[in-house]
Amino acid sequence: MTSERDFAETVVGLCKKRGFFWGPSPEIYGGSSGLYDLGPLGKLLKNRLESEIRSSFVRANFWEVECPTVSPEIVWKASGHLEGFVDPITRCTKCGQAYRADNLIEEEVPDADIKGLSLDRLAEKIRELGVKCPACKGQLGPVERFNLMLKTRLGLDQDAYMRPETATTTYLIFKRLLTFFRDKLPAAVFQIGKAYRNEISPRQGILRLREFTQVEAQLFILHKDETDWRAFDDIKSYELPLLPYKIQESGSHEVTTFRVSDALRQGHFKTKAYAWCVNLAYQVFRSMGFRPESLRLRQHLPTERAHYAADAWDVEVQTKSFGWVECCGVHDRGNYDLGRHQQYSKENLSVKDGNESVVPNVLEIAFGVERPLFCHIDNAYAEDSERVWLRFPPHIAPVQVGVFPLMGKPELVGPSQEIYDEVLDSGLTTYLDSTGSIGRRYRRQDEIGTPFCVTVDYDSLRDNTVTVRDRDTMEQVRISRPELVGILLKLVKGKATIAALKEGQPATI
RNA sequence: GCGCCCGUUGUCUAGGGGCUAUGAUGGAUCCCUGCCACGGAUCCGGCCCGGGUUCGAGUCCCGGCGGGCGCACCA
Repeated sequence: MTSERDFAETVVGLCKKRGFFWGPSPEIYGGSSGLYDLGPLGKLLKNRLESEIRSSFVRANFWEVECPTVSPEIVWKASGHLEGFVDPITRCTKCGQAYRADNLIEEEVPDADIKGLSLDRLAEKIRELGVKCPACKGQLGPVERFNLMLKTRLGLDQDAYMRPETATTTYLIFKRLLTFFRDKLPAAVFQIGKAYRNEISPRQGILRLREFTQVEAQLFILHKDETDWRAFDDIKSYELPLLPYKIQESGSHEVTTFRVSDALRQGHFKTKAYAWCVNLAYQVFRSMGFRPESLRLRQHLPTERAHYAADAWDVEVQTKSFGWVECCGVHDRGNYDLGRHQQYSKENLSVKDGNESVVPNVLEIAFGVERPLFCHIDNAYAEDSERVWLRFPPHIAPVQVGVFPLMGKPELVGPSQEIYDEVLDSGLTTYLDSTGSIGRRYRRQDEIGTPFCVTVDYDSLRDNTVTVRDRDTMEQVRISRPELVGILLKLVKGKATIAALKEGQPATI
């Protein structure tokens, strides 16, 4: 545990030092917890992750939309967030300790039936059952509501809230989407954008934020299509690392690799469409560059599920800082959301299913970007006796190529500048550095995870070649200038390796 | 929100009433340097914020903000 914490501190220290993230923000005013700034490298990394996420969903036939981050109060009344996205809090009148009223009652009187009680009824219940403050046995005060949404105002007098999830704002445009999809379901849409949660006590740095970037994909689907989902056939033989709730209940946390079709047959997933979504969530995380060994899919225990959810699986990433970190939820939201918005807006949000008019169901994949971002840095961290480096997969590394003259001599700096411009033009994120010793420059790039460094030396001037160095092995290979950009692009895409390029080349560089 | 501990250059850190706040690392400029933190010169940068005690406060006290751990919370 202590070593985990030390590790987290080391990683966070590196992140602050090198410009991945800073905070809590605003630092010069002392900071406000749960708010962080992304530095240049963190923003590059986040952009790379988002672009992988985006192309994964696009490949799965999802279409991207963007909605406002603030919506008027009525939306959140309809969605249930105003009522439901709250904690009923009560305080001890003597010692001031605050408690979740419902949890407290359940704890003290396990048989009490308090599901869905109003705040006043909860307070009544506390009196009735004689529940006292567990800390000092003092009298408990009235039950108050603590809403986790950030409130704001539109114009002079319209109450509004920052969205606590992007999903709801996607549902609000369902009619428009239906037209866009030519009145045919399934319709698959996703959104990447900011969401806000007024966490009571954010902890664990960038893992629990009050403002964060959410990715939420919605599959609008008819009930009959959930069990008969054609795309399932494309992925049925894929293997997934699963931790079903039944295994967890038996006290084990052992992951079993299942073929998707076997997991379905054995009842771990209820429908083909839901299984397909769980697989998609997993593949999105693979596309971000997480290794299979550090990923698992964990099913929620029935007791931890949200009340509306028929089933819930999470994608979790293993870290050295915080153990397994929940990064993504896959939810069957049924037709709760569309049904509520139909009711509150009086708009018809149903579709034709044969002769029937039905409100479609929604399957959702939801995650924040900052968690995978941190997990990636955590997973990438490596050190040995002589250096610290980040082993990012090349395609997500913030800076992809470093370009150096062997020494800061004009005859080497000039060509380096030309190469830098050329590599930059190819779309790769590139950094030119001609100061200090060559070793120091390599180490600087190692520490921010740059996978490849190009060095211009005196042989370069003679035979028009440069060396390319591999971050992880520190090995180098000599490449002819005309081939350089093409090879770098292949290296970054993982379609070539330094080791393979070295084969058949003379040992000297 | 509660309890315990903590807050010193960009990062890591010494110092717990007394002259100009310690060291490492880093960064900048220059010299050196024909491939992995070489060396030399010069320079840059810090006591979280606000009150109080004191002749004098990184240092002691109070409050705020922030962090760690535990509790609670994480729809």
